[in-house]
Amino acid sequence: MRKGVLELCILRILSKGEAYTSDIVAALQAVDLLVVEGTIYPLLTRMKNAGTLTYRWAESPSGPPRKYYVMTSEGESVLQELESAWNQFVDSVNSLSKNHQD
Amino acid sequence: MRKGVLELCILRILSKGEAYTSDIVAALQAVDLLVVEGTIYPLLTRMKNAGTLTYRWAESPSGPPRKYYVMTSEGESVLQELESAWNQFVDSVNSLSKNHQD
DNA sequence: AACAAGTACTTTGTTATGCAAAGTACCGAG
DNA sequence: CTCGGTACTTTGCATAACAAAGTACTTGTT
Repeated sequence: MRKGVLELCILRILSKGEAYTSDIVAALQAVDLLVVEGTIYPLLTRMKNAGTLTYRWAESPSGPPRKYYVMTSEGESVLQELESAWNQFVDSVNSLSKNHQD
Repeated sequence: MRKGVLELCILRILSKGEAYTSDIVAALQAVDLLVVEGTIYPLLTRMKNAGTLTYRWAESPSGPPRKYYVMTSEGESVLQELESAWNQFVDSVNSLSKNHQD
């Protein structure tokens, strides 16, 4: 039943353009989806290993360099799959609403 | 980010009337939310211990007696909370859709 | 030059959820 | 009385998300 919702969120964010971790966390927080570093860093690494996304190093105005993540073309098809899985899941749950049948 | 979606599903099903485990599993399967016994029995027990629901024993037409689960009044307020948490969660994820802002 | 502070990435351990699978128990049929 | 089916229970496992500590780079201060 597990569905990669967080993964979907990240891909949706990256579909608007590259971003580094703090950008992603900020975008999630902006819609009240609070996620902490300990969750997102390992997930980004997993997604990179899966070929869903890649990254480039970029200098920071102050501080250590950042990893800017970009979706790969493979990531785009993963995004499509997650989109439809998500929509179907939401429909399923909502179809259980009271007096939907009966 | 954890959300008790399965718990919400069960409460939605029970809000239509009492049911025993096989009824619940069947209702979930009917909307393509496949759940197995090993998942649902422990969850029902947890919910009973939490006071969200209770059960009564009832004879079976054939086989051992069944536990028919019923929502408690406490369960109804839990249902309300899960409903709004679910709706808010869906809205949050969907508000990340491409060109929603930007 | 050394050190403190801030930012960014990494790693490790814990908890909870859902799954798989084996186990226990009750009932009716032969 | 034992076999098959139904129902409930228990145990162990995999994984996701979280918490928290750790490493490292860069800038500013002394």
